[in-house]
Amino acid sequence: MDNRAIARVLGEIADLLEIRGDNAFKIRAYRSAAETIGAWPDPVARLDAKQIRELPGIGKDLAAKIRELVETGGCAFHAELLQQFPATILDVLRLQGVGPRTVALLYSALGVRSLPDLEAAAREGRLRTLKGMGSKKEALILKAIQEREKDLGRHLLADTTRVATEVIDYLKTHSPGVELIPVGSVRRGCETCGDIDILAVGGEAALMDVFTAHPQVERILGRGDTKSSVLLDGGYQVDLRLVPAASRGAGMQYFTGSKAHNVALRERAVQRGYKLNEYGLFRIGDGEEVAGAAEEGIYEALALTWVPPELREDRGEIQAAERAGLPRLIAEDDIRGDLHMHSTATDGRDDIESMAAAAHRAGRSYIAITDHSKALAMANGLDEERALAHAARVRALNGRFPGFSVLAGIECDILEDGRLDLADDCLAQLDLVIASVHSRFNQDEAAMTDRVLRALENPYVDVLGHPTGRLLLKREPARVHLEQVATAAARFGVALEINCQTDRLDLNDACARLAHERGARLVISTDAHSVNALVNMRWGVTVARRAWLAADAVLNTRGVEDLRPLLRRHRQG
DNA sequence: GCCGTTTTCGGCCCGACTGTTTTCAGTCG
Repeated sequence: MDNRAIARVLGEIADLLEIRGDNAFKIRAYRSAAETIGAWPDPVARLDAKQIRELPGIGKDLAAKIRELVETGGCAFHAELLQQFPATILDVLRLQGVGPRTVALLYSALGVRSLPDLEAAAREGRLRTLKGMGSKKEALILKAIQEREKDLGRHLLADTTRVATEVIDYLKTHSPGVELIPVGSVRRGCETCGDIDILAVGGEAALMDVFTAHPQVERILGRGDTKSSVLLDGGYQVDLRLVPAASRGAGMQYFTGSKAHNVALRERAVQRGYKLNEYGLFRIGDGEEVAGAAEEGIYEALALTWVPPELREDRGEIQAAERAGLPRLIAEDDIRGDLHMHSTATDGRDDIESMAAAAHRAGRSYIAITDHSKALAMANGLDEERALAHAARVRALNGRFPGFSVLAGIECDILEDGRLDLADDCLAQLDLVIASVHSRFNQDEAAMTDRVLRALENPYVDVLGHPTGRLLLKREPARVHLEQVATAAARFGVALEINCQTDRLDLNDACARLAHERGARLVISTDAHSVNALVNMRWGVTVARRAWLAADAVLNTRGVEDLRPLLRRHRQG
């Protein structure tokens, strides 16, 4: 049983206890243990009970349950809770705006056991008969169900990439010698993916037996000699396709997509007297193969430079490739520093020294510690006095690691009216200020845009953090007029953030590209709340690549001495 | 549930918003 599976069971116990109305702190203990284990870098299954107890927030009882999970694959307490409530009720709990009290009420009063039950009850107007519910709440729940359906089956890029890697590793173990390549939306780096496409080059049809026998297969959707599809635990659909070695490049090109890019490319092939499919590029007439073994050869034969997968969306990349005008895209190696992270001073899990040491080990040459400001009370946000005392401790880390600098910053809340949460004379004494919206996401576009623009006017704001506030598969972006914001940011010299949290990726690719075109500078920041989250830099870089950005469009590709004069607070005039 | 102790119980981040009420419960972050 891997860490993620253990974490899922502990999380479900927490959810079920919450529906049952159990002690809130007990629930928190389960949830915190789930988070700890879900993020733990080494397999907890290898630890004995005593070692498990040394993990933070895990004591005698939880350690015993974890051992039970590892040894038996199940947990009696979890099973007992599932006797009281059906597992499908957890889907209801995960709806936006529906919490444990509502779930308990729906279950006891209306016998709602699943999402379909709830939808039927809402459509029949039965919800409004319950205490504390009215027609608005009923409509809200129906909307939440619809929004959920829209996202059903989609997963975050970080999750699909992990599953794709796991499946590929499994196939390699059982069929060494076959080349396996992730293609489709995973290869293009799309922020969410509906399925996982894997290309097997030069394998035998027997590989499909190995594939469909994967231990986590929940259902086989299709089984053929060159194409099979399965549904894995957790709702991941995986497609495996076989092509002969001679068609390696054509297969990669065809299955990477996107559909729109491929349509445009095939049209171009036809115009030039060729036919393009997953087996190769062929001359119309004599059918002779012109290219197919390598992707580069196909693009070259069509008089194009090779197009990086992240750009294959038919958003102008073919025209640019025709004139050899594609940008040299930023890569993770270009990143020198990380300008957004939290510590135990507010809602981070690791202290400032651990964060600095880990970033140094990861090869960064500088970081900024940017804890929350006081408006975020639930995160123990800093007031002016604490912010400055914290800054002094942060700065004291300079000199501790060779060739490594630590900036003292803050992630300051943008209040409802656009004022900042901390006084100017405090912000002036810091090295870097990120301004972010964390509340009142539902303002209309005029109010939200004015709010952000007003914040940008503050002379001490260097970066606008997660500019739209969206949460992938969960919360729509705030209604902010991004073009106006980008234009103002360019004028004031404020950088816009590409936030690397796997469920944020905010700005997204299209917005980051627009911001760059409007002259705004960008930063790519992890917003790490723990040492483990520092690796998320790669996802932000993927977004930047999909936004057509070269390294020089991103401030934190510069060394710290070159960065400082580019921060808004140090700009002349 | 965990944790830490002035060692075995008592504390464990809480404010804002929404929809429902007419003083509050539930949800979210």
